[in-house]
Amino acid sequence: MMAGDMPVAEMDRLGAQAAAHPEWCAPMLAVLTEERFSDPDWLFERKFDGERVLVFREADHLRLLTRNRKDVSDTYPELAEALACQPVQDFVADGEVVAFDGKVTSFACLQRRMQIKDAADARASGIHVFFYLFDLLHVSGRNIEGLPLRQRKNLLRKVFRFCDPLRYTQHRNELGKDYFQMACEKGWEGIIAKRADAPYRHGRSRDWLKFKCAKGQELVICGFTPPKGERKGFGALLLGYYEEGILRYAGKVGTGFDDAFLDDFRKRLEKRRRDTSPLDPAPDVAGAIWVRPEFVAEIGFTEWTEHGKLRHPRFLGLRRDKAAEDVVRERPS
DNA sequence: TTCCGACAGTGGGGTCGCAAT
DNA sequence: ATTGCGACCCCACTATCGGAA
Repeated sequence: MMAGDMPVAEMDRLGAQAAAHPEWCAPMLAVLTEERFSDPDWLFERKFDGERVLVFREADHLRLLTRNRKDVSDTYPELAEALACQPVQDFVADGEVVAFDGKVTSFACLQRRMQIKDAADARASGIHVFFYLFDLLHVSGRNIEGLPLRQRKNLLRKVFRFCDPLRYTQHRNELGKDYFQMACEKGWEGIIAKRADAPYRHGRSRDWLKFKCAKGQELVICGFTPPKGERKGFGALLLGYYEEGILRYAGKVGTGFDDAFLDDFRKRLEKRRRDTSPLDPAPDVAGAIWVRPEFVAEIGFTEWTEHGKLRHPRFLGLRRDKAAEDVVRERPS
């Protein structure tokens, strides 16, 4: 995915800097971390569960681009329109497009909108989206990426007229721990900690950190898929939980293992092979190999999907202190 | 020396569109 | 007509390497 995907004329219209450095529009990305801190040198923003979008405007030419530089101007025509009638004629800004389900941003809602490529279809979809802007990279012909984040956010707030569907991303100073706790209580995905005096850096940087609200539970290992390519041991573990004595499918987990565990645990699984699925109903998983449901795994994830599977699952470890029969789906009260 | 950023590779759920069956 | 697959979104994680700290 290089500049070659985009016509030269298109690149030119995105500005001289884009033409000179095709990667320059890669968004700044946060690093996931386990520490939670309060610090006067940092500010803290809500973490949105949506689609990352950068907007480039030069007079009449306006483009909305995703993280992978896909043009989504026709997917979000109402956002393009709102940005096109801003008094400031020339800017590059960064933000997140979100859809709401009640008070919480819903990626599932947004997904139905995200795929639409025709502006008229998008407007008719009935799925309302908002664009939470949180950074300003260029304004009026000036590259301001080197300015401290606080100054960029100040300029962003002053230069734009914010009214729906455009929203300024508020932040809280210093009190990261408090804000994080509040975020989790409200059911948000987490918060982003940003070093307040840091410049905008393209790509991943520790000047931005993700504090994600922990979600996890034990699940029963019911089988596995074979490894692909250079992968050792197994591909993914097939997980389940008990519901009134019946083992229900909860999806797969395929990350969080190192090579030694992949090799070693495959051997232990082999000793427990059985021909039929312990899950009821048996999920349709290509190449699945079933085992007696004896192992319990601790799994971290972001949420249960509408289809009853884990979203963003990762393996955290085996649990020896919990009987498989005691594993049930934990539901928020 | 240690740490960090960048890359490649493997894995997840979900949606859509198109090609193969 | 159905199925499978890749291309997109959202991700987590491991392994490796080279250069910065």
